[in-house]
Amino acid sequence: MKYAGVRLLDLPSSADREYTYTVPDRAEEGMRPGRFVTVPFGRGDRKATGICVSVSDVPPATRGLKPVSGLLDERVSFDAKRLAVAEYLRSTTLCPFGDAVRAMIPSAALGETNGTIRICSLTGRFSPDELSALSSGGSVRTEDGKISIRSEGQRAAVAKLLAEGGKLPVSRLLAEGVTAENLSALRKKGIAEISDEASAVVFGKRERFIPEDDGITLNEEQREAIDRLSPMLGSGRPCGALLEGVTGSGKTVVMLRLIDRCLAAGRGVILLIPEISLTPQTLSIFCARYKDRVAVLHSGLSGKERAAAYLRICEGDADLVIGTRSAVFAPVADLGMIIIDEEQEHTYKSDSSPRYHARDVAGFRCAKENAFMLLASATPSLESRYRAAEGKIKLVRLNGRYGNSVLPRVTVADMRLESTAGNLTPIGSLLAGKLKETYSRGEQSVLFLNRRGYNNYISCASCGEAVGCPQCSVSMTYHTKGKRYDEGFLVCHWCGRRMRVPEKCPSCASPHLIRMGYGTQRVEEELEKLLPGARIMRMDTDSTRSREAYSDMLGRFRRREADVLLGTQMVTKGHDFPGVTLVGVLLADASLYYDDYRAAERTFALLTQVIGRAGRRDTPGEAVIQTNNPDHEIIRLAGKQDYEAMYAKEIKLRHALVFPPFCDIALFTVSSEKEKSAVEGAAKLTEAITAAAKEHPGLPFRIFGPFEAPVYLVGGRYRMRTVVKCVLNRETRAIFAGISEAGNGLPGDAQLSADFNPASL
DNA sequence: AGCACGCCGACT
DNA sequence: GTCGGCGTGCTC
Repeated sequence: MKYAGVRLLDLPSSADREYTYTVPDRAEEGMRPGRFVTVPFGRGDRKATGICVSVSDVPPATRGLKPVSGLLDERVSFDAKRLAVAEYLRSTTLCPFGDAVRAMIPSAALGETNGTIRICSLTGRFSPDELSALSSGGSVRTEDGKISIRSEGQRAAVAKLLAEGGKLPVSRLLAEGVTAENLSALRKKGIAEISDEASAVVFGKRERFIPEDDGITLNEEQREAIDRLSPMLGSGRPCGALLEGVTGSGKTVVMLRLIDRCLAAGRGVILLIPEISLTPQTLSIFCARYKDRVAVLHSGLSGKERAAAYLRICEGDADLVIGTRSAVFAPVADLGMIIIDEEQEHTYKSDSSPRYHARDVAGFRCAKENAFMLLASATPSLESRYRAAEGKIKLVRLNGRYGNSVLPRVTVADMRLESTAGNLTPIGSLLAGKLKETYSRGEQSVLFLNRRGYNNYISCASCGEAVGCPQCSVSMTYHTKGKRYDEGFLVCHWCGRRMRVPEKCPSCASPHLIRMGYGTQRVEEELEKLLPGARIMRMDTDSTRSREAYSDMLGRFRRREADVLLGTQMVTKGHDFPGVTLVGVLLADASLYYDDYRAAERTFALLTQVIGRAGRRDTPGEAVIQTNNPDHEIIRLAGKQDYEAMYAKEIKLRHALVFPPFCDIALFTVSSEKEKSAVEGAAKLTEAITAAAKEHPGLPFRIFGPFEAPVYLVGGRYRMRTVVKCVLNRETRAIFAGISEAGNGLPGDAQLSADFNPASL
């Protein structure tokens, strides 16, 4: 008789250990570490999915073992390296083993979701209140008129979806008497969406890649970069490099050549990009060159599509994987290189369990597989740039702009001179003038404002309080509906809650509520006044709900179907708009005063990126940075696009104040619906950490807190934090693991979560 | 996390 | 007298 050690996929850390099962004869041949299995678990012997981690002939001491009930698709089994990655994730993020495995494989690839089950879900376009009104015969006003539901089947579907948290398998709705016609009607009205069937996948045989001439002539700098990087690629040893180069310096070409070489040598490549929807152009370049050997992995795929792409990689049919964060786990067989583009982007850090950073995972995988890790960016993270300075990874720079284009001419506009008391002007006179000129010349402009909505918040003239979200401790933002400025509503950007503007101040009952500040909606209105007749395109999460809407807008702007593109962060990412000669930044200092040690670095990166949008070809571009703080050095340096000076200044500061990369940060959060439990739990936790620090006087620990999280209340839960500056290694992680385990005994319903080197503080 | 067992209140 | 609330404790 054989025995299998199994880790289950859906267990909380309190039950997360290896369970031993007997292996029935029919399963003996297929059982090996890395094989996915189904097993009976718990009193009710409910069916659970797990992964075998060990096989043995020796009967364990435990009696009453249950038998493994089934083996899952052999093609998706983990090899030893992938099991090691799962263990790496578990031990470095303190997540349950099963969470680590789940992050590495699409659940549809385990055959867990029946291929015929499609999911119907609410779109989020309407608030729960509006939806329940609709389902009980009422009507709701939208941008394009009034909508209501007459059919009983449609109403039943909305009511069921509401009751079940917004998502249901289509089959359940059909079983309840809702017809397919009902659902497609709801889709048309924008109330529900139905996940799509996957397109068929044809498996082919992979042949060695023979690079074709793409007709691109490299400049000397690019040739030299490739000459310095390629030896690392073929070295057969783990190694890494940082490719630093401003927008338009030709990083993509260098990447293409390195990918050519890696594929030609018969080894696979993973290319990580920050957010797939943000770079449709980049994507098309790669798909055109590498065609059907490319697998694209991103959040917009349906379960089936994701599983199909995953299987193509498992079977070696695709050997170039392009994708967002989780693509770092792609099962590429002989991995030769992982490229992380825009490596400083915080989207590479996962914000739910397991809280890993794709860059760290890439480092681990490259070390295991003797592969080459290439980090690329115009504005590298201080951490990576410091590693290069220390010589741990190689630094390669591209300085020149591609072709003949030059950096834009940058002017910093002092907004303090523009705004008379209380009367904020979103667009100052200098920028207004340049916008008019640009428009009259028939050229395009991009405006960046990192704030959506119409007015920033609603404030009471009597007591000064801003109207806040009842579930979260932040003020709510005023959004308009269509073109009706006075018919807006309040939105919480943290939990999504929508509500009508109250008649009276919630805290003092005064009726004098004033709209303050401005966001993209308000600026859109200003622009219409400033440039009568101009075609203005607003791009933010409110106007680009779907992926299609997003790439559609980008395409239209590129084709010059609009004169001004106004938007949030999304307008700053690497799109090439040849017609743009003017870039404006409103509120450049807005992100400078977050109480996060990375605020300066982030602001610099953001400004540099957006300035880079202007004048990429032979037309010289121009940028206007509006700020209330024109003397701030970060803004000055961003204007000069001087990354190295910013790095030198910031790294000195980090060193002096002891911040990463000179230490690691462990962030512990205790949350509870009851304020008392959160506060007491956090105190208890902090005590435990303090005691552990005393027990290990040799390890550097600096403990801060507990204090309230910057947004104390989110979704009805109070959140207390403790921050520990330390050096993360096997020993300190083990200490934290012990504390987390003890953290299961926190008072009431308090929950403890740990985040190592969080994306923001 | 599920799921069963268990020990107290409002219904046919 | 039963149905059912969710507290507590375990899962090979």
